[in-house]
Amino acid sequence: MQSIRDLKHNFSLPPPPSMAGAGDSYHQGNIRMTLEDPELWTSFHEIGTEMIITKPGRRMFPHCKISLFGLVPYAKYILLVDMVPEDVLRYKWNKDKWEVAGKAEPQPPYRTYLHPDSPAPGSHWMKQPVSFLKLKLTNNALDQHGHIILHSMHRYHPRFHIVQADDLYSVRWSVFQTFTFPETTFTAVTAYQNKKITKLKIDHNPFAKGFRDEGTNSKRRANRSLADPESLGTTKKMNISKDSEQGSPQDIRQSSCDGLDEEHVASKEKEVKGERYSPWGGACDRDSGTGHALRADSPLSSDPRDVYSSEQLVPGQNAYQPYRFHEYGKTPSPSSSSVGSIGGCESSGHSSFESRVPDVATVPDPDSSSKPSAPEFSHPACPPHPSAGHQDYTGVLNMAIAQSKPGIMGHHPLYAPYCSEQSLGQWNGAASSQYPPHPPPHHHLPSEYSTQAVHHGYHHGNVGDWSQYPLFSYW
DNA sequence: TCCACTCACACATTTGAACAGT
DNA sequence: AACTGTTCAAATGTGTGAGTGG
Repeated sequence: MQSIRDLKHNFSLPPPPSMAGAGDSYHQGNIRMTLEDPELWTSFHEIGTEMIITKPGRRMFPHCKISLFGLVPYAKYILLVDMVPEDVLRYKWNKDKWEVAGKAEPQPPYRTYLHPDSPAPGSHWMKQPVSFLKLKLTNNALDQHGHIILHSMHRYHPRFHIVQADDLYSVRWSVFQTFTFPETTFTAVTAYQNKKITKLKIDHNPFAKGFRDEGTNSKRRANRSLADPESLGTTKKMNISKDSEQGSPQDIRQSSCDGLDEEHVASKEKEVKGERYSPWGGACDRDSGTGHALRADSPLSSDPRDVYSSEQLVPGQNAYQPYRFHEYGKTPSPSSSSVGSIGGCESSGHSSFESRVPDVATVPDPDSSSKPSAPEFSHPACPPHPSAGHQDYTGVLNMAIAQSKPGIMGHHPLYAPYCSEQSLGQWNGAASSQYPPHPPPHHHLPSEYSTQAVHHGYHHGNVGDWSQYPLFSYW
């Protein structure tokens, strides 16, 4: 791992600030992001990270945890994460290695996870590492908990988006920056394939501690065989119910503190590539209390990871077309702070983007009865591949705010999350020219990765390469 | 037959309510 | 009444491997 200082040599930062005022595009360009626990991620990556996805949703391990630098302390930012297909392939585990099993399945409903602290001032994000502990992955396309939906046996990598915006509705008119970390690439699986990964997880994940002691499992098996089928069914229902409730009060408490650790200062920076496409997709329901997931639908045909690099002014008003979000129009005008503060951004005028109606939906939030519910709104997403502008991309950004901060969602109507947006066109948020289809994960030995990194233009390190991307640049 | 997937399980950890003390 | 600290039950998250179904 490289130290921050070391990285400065091969990491080109934007021109130094010229004492520009808060919120100007200049500051945007100074944002830096580093991945926490890089060693852990790397150790997984070298083996071929696998992330379990289950119907009720499963947390990631290692967790997504990042540190931010260069934010305007008093400007508000929103932090989001989404999962981008690594390629257009489906894999299978065969004889201790991953092999291509065919073409990828159509993209599931696209969702983005909104950090529960959002929006928060830059000082808040910078004072400690930001953890996405509550982010959950699911393979249930009908999931109503706002978890990020993925296909099993497919490869993904998380993208982190930092958006300067006073509230969730200003996001559309804000410039955002996207960061990805090569070592966070993983294969979504419903059951672990690589035993090395299993071992690593058990060794590092506190919740898996119970499995460190060999021999305990046989006992469970025996017990299970005695289980009454009926009672089993009942239990399951309970579990599902629980899952839907998880998250709340504690989530709030934890959200701000997740990731706060002393190693923060010493965290190594890792280079990442800045991606050049808009992440926006769908709406999200809240994540069991802590997170807010954005869900978007993406064009099936879009190729993951197409990029464009210019900072753009986010277009605006049409995004507010009332569709199902009846009162959405009552929200503050798009001309609010965000837009103005990000002046200087020029629209790169990419393909026309059919604006989707914002959808707001609420995911039942059992534990936050007194809190603002979790609205889920959707809005146009950017096509993964700008250069493929001939295509009309439509997308939905469904954002569910579980325990949104006061003032964020308080005045918005809520309704059930999964409705028609499911059928809306989706974009997979990652079209890609930047990354050609990868060989199976396990072929990603460090050396190969380096090659790839060079080839695709991002450095292998711990510092997020920066780039500025407008939200919904294709409108 | 293969294999992706589901499910309930036991255990460790985390959370939050209840209570006592100041 | 308000705050702080402690205790403990409940909730949560975890990988396992048998079972299921395509």
